[in-house]
Amino acid sequence: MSDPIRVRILKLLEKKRMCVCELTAVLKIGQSNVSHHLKVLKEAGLVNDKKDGLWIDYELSRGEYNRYAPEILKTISKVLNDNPEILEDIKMSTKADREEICKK
Amino acid sequence: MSDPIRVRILKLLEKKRMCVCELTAVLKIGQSNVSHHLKVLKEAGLVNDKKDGLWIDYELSRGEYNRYAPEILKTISKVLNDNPEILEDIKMSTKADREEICKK
DNA sequence: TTAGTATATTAATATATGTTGATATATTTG
DNA sequence: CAAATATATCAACATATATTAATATACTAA
Repeated sequence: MSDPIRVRILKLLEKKRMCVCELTAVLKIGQSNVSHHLKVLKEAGLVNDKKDGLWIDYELSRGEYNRYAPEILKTISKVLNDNPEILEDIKMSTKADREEICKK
Repeated sequence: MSDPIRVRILKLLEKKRMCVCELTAVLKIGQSNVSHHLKVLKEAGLVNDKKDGLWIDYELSRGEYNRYAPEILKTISKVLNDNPEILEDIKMSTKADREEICKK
């Protein structure tokens, strides 16, 4: 949570679960970088992953591995909701169609 | 908030306002290190300082400079309350008498 | 004013963290 | 099985951050 990209990821996952290639497209950073931040968030018990065929969806955790996760995520949800960058990310993510984005 | 020492400081300030030399004694780290972390917390709008003669007391902010501070600090207050290191810090801080600690 | 104390600042260094590009591992489809 | 796609991992590098010791500043009291 101490990294801006991780905050952006959490704010996106608030809206819906997303796979790595969707996040890569929305955040406009390298895929390995996205994977790295997702790993950090997963190790912190703030997100879970879930296989869906070739895709791996990430979603907010409900505290299975970190008892403080619900409290922390609730705070995240109350914060930055009028931040331009966050708003832009969310706009992008609602437009973005996984079928189109992912697949070269 | 992404640093363990800063979390320890916030948990201590939850209980009472403290000056730099008290914090230095309780945390058992160098005074310049304490000052540095307090500066980070102050710039983040999570703590305020207040002169008391030669001492400078630090206390939790009430959101004067960061509108999210109350929300964030509320979360901090709900977290780590049974953590051994935090408990030990608080024990030390209640024992510690400023008049004794500070002054060589 | 001088001496002593508390705190902040600085510069040097050490350590941790983020980023990138290349490669490896799965999974699906033909 | 081979080809294509999604994701993870790794190594190299860049950048940021924490730590320490030394020094500067500010306040207090004699």
